[in-house]
Amino acid sequence: MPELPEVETTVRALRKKILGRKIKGAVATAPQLFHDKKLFRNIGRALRGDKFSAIDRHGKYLLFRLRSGRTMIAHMKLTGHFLVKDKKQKANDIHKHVRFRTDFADGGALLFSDLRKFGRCWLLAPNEVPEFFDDRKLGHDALSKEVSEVYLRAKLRRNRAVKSLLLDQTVVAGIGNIYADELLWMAKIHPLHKGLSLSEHEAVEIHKAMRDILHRGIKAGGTSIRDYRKPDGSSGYFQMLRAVYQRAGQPCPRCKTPIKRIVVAQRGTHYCPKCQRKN
DNA sequence: TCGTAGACTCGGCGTC
DNA sequence: CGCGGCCGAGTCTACT
Repeated sequence: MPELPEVETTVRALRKKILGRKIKGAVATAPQLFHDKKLFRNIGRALRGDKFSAIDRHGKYLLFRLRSGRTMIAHMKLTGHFLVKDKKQKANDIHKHVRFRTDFADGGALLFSDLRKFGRCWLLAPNEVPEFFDDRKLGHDALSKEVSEVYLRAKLRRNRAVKSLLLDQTVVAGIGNIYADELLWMAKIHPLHKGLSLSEHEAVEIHKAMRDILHRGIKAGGTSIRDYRKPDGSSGYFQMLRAVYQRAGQPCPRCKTPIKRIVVAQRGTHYCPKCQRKN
């Protein structure tokens, strides 16, 4: 289910568990996981003998740095998640939708489970990484220091619904449907408010709410509605803190007005019609 | 009025 | 039917 907090939670857990372990082999079972069909068949040979030396994140992308200098980039899309299995467990014991596994020489493994098979992986040479993100025009990470109040306001100055802008990964990278709704509720901004007509004060509120809600999501270990799990199999608990997402008809935590559901940018959108006034 | 960029809409992608 | 993500194709519209 990954948005920025779930990806960050995953990255932090994986750093503790898989860095420095020697890779014995790898197998992919969903051809669409790798765009490159040759790589799909040869991923075992490609990774054998290598080690993960660092794990980074940009928006919703994970970057697995390899000692060989290459980078394996992964995107979990809607239902993907990484799990680390120890040598005693069988893969099927911890998940039945494993599409890709990297086996370590010590008997453990890194598993990528993805019910809907929307996830994607790329294995890139060092010089290919910058162009990978340039091609996608990916914006700065939502929590990076580059995304200041002034910068965010400038990026939101367009004639589009602010929610649609927040979901646009070229504006700022990492925000998805849950955290967009939650941060707009926190900032008291209507999801259909045009970016162009945001006041300076409103832009500052959005910036503050964005950082606050993403940090809270990380602190909670992510949101575990449906099938998102942390790499140890446990659940995050941000769903306990949700104010509006998928709470249509339930009372707004601030004013008790029933939460409304509309569709913005083809995505279910939840807001308080009293707290979040339209322009 | 024309051309263009940007915005919007829809369908698709596997699965439960 | 819905869904946390995102892409491509096609269409519309607003501006210069």
